[in-house]
Order: sequence, then C-alpha cells, then structure tokens
Amino acid sequence: MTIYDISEKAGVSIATVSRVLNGSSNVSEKTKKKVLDVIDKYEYTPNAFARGLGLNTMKTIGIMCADSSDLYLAKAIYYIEQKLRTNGYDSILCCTGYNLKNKISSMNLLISKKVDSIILVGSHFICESEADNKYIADAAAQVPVMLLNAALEAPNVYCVVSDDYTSMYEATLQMIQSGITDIVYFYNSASYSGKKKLAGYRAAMEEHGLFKGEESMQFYQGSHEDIPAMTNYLRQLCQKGVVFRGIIAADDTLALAAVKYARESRLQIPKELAVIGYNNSMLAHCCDPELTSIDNKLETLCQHLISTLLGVLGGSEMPKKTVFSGELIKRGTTL
Amino acid sequence: MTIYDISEKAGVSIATVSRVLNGSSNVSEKTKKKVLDVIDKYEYTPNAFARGLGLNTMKTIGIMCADSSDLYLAKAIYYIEQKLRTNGYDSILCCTGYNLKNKISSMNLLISKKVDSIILVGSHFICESEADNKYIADAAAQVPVMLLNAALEAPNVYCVVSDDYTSMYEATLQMIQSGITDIVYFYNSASYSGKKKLAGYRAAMEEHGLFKGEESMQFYQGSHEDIPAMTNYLRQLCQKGVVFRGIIAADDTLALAAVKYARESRLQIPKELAVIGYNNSMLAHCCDPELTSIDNKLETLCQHLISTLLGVLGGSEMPKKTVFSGELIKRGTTL
DNA sequence: TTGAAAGCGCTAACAC
DNA sequence: GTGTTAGCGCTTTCAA
Repeated sequence: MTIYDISEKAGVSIATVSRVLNGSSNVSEKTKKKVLDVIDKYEYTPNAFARGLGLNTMKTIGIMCADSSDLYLAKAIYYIEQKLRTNGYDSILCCTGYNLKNKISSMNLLISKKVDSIILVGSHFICESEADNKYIADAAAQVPVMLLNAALEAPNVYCVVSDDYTSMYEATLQMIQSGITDIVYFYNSASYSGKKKLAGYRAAMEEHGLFKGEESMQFYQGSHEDIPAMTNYLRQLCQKGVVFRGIIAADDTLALAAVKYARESRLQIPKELAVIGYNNSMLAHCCDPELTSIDNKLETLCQHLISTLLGVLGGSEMPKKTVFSGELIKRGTTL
Repeated sequence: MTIYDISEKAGVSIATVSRVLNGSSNVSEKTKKKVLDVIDKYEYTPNAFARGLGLNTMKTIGIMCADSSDLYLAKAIYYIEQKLRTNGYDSILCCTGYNLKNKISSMNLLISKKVDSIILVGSHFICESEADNKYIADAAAQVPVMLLNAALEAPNVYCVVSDDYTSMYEATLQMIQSGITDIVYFYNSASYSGKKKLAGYRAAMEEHGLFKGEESMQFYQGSHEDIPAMTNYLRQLCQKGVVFRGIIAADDTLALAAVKYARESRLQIPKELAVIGYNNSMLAHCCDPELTSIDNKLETLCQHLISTLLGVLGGSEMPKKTVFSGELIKRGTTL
C-alpha cells in the first residue's frame, strides 16, 4: 500500500494525501476526511525510507552505550529512550562493548543510518589520547553528538555531566570528618568520570595528609557484576596488610561487595568499616545495613540532555556543557 | 557525497560503483580498485534510506521491551543486540511501558520503520484476552515476530521460552522435601511466564495437600525495584497472621527482599525462613546468605531466538516454539 | 565487464 | 485548495 494507492482510492492526487499525512493546513475538511477514511480503511502507514530519502532525516537518534546490562547505563538508556519518544523521536541502540574499534564501527553504522544525532551514554567513550577521540569529533562533523557523563571539547559536541569530582570530594570529606583516616578508594574504571571521582577522593585525602599513594587507590579489574570476585579482592587486600577502616567505592556494586566483605570478615558496619557507594541505585537497598550512596541525579541529567538535543536540532544556541551536582544519601554504612 | 559523486570521480557509472559496494563479482579488479580508492578517499558511506527504499529492507530488527531498566530485560536486550550485530543486523529499541496502547503504537512505529522482524522481550506483551493479542498477530502478518519467554500461537510468530512451570514445580518440590510445608509464593506479575511459574508452584503444593488458596499466593503490586516496599509487604503479611517458613519468589529482587525481611525480623535463614529466587541474577550474590535461585538460561534463550530469527529471515522452516529447561542453583537460602 | 535508465515511495516547489 | 512533477540516492534489469 503506497501513497499512490491511497490517492487513487480516495480520488485525489498523491500531493493531497501527502498534505493530509503531514498535517498541512491547505486541505479542505471534506477532502481531508475522505483521505483519512481511506487511510484508516487500508491501515496504510507511510514508508519511512522514502520519507527519509526526501527529508534526509528519519527522526531517529542513535544511542551508544558500552553495555546495556550495566545497571546504571540501562537506567540511563531507559530515561533517554522514553524522553525521546515523547518528543517524536525514536532510537537505535548500539551496545558497543569497551573496544575502541567496535565503538568506531558502531558510530559509522549509526551515521550511515542517517540518525539525527548520536548520544554517547556513559564515560567509556572518551579515551586517554586525543587521537583516539577523533572519531567523536568526526561524527560531530555530521550530526550533533551528545555526551552523558563525559566531556570533550569539540564543535557540535554537547556534554551533560554530573559533578563527580565534587561529589566524591565531599563524600570523602564527610568520612574523614567522622573520624576515619584509613580510607581506601575502590574502583573499576579509569573512564572520564572514573578519573573525576578518583581525583575528588584524592584531593580530600591529600588536603588532610591522609593519602598514601598507590595503596589508597585499589583498582578492581574484572566483571562489573561479579560480586564474589570483588569481595575476594578486598579479602586479599586485607591479607596483604593494607589497613582500611573506610571504603569509598566508585559504584554501588563495588560498595555492596565491600559490605559483603565486612560481613564475611565479621567487621561491624559502620563502626569498623564504613562504606560509601555511588549511583544510589537499587543495590543501595540490597544490603544490610543499606548503603550510603551518592545520587548523581541520572534522570535529571537525561532530561537535560534531551532538552539540549532538541534545542540543537531546532537550531537554537545551546550550552556546550552543563554540570549538575550530586547528593550524598546517608544510610546505614556510614557513621 | 553520493554514489553519483563517486562514479564521476572514479570515471565509471553509478551502476559500477553500486556493484563494487555490494560485492558483485562482475567487476574487473582494476575498476574495483579504482572505485574503492575514491570511496576510501572521500570516506563515502551509502545512504541507508535510499538503499532501503529500493531493497525494502534495512537489515534492522525492532526490539520491544516493557522496561529496559529491569535487570532481567536489560540483560536480554544486551545479548540480543550483540548477537544481531554479529550477524549484520542492527536494532531499534522501544521501551513500551506496560500499557497496551503504548505497546501497539510502538509496534506500528517499528513496522513503519520497515524493520525486518520484531522481537518482543519478556512476557508482558501477551494479554489475558485473545482480542488484546491481536496486535501481535497483525504485526506478524507483516514481519516475523519473535517472542522471548512468552507464547502465542499464530502464523509467523516464533517463541523461545524457558520452562518456567517445571522449574518452579521442581523448586517447590525440593523445598517441600526439605521439610518445609508453609510455603508462600511471592510474585509481582501475572504475565505469561508469571502465570506459568505460579502454576508450577501451585501444582507442587496441591499434590502435597499444602496449598491454602489465596493465602499461599502473595501478589506484590509496586515498583519492581522498590525493595523496602517489598519487605514491608512481607512484614504486614506476617502481622496479618499468615504463617510462612518458605518463600518462593518470582524473581530475585523479591527473593532478596524476603531475605532482608528475615534479617529485620531476626529470622534465621534458611532454618526459620527458606527462600528461592528466580533468574539467578547478580542479585543472588548481593545478599547474605546468597540466594538459591533458578537459572533460566537467558543467554541460551537469546542465542536460540536469534538463530531461529535468522533462519526464518533466510526462508528456512523453523520451529514455532522452543522450550529450554531451567536449573536450580543452590546457595545459602535453602536447606 | 560496463553503462543507461527505470523504478522504490515520498516531499515540496510550482502551476493552476 | 488541489494536481503535476522533479528530485532524494540507491539497486537492478536490460543492452551494449
């Protein structure tokens, strides 16, 4: 069923059908109804390709994320997808994994699909070396690129980020002020936001002369879901003689693993071991005591990202970078 | 940059460029190289719309799920998306929510985008009434529809499911055999697979004369992430005088809430309260003791779903329904 | 082995 | 207010 069939059955030209389809005002009510009736009757839907070919837009946004099964990223995707749809856009999702080559090929794929913009969810897309970030700038030469929780200065690239540095700085400060001095930072990602977090922790520690170098920063390298492996890491850390009375974790999963480690080691929480997580996800409620965690206002970030995107697409001048503050949600794992 | 530009710069016709692009054999090595060089030089990528218009396929699969932030669904999406990409397809994701109307409009949207198939992830898409499932059959009239963990008999609809009934039946049986008689089923969804699970539990209970009707089946109605609300539900259940020494939960989140409830109520697990979860997700490791849970082999299901889909798309005859068995993974919450 | 040209279904500029 | 028609960029016959 094409626009030609409809025009024929309705006894009008294809232009008129097209006008009705696109809500043009220059159609008489009578003709409009006639056309609409035929469309309804045959359950006709316009061919998106043909439309896209002419308009060179498909009202489609490409979303890239490293791993949609990651609790945090999944949530972000959910918010973004919903808000896009509300605004008449839909989305192609690409789970790229963590390999640069795959990221680049996903990007090319999306561009060849003529998406109107590309949203990079999470900070895994920013690499250490400038050169490795070229693919983002390249893409931005074609369509606006939006970064969620990552930053890159380039034309046509817009960033919406949570102030991870400050959040971590303040969380660390609070723990220090509660009288704990041996605080270890427990993390699993050296991504853009990962580095910001680490820097915030480090600044607070150094200011109080508590930073012990390598020993203070514990990097867990493994599946982001493998809690037993994480607790195991901490157990070994303890066996190696590293002393810690507080753990600040880069995400709630790591924090939860810390709580679990404490239980297994019969350490009282928060008295003998205090823990702070990050993301304020459902995991915060999953352990006992419940996690103190930093809420980085994901939904707000996503909402803002979409508003910015719509602005850009609409031709408005939009801020290149927007920063939101996080908030420490205190629960049972801190004093 | 279009195929015309390339043809001009390479000094050949657009047809030849097209042949090179599509790997046709009828091109001389020399011409091929010449064209490829130009393509490389200008970083030309074909316009997917135009291609789609002609071919009437975009090598794109529509994925619908109710809520991509659901742990289980997110995982499924991840597997599916990956496996599709490996096979040269990409995917448009639609998070529909739980409302029928939205589901239908998402479906129409995908069809109008000319997806080659639609995958419905999770059992929330099957409704009670036959009439409400018409939208699926309608869609299947256009493109093959794949159901993950749901079943519907209709032309061009293919289902891959986990045998939830048997898994639950056997889990319940095991708990009964371990000497527990007051077992409550704790669930939050009356979807297709939700019903199968319930039926499995019920059958085992009835066979042993342990089923107490309504009291045995506790339906929690609330956010699928709100663990405090779930524990609260159980607390009230206890206060109402319902006696239970075992809880079989329809998913790990509910099970985890049960473990948490037990801790708060100072009940020993598994001695005073045994718990079995479902999905064998990361949550199983999140509580103490760790959850006994049913592994429903999600990755296998997804893998099989994609193979079936590729078969169907390739014109092969494929099974309309495939059933996989689950497996009870015993951990600390059962005797 | 290559090129010319006819679509694919739609939008939008232009004519009436 | 409505119809005609020229693209949009590609694939695919059909001829050469």
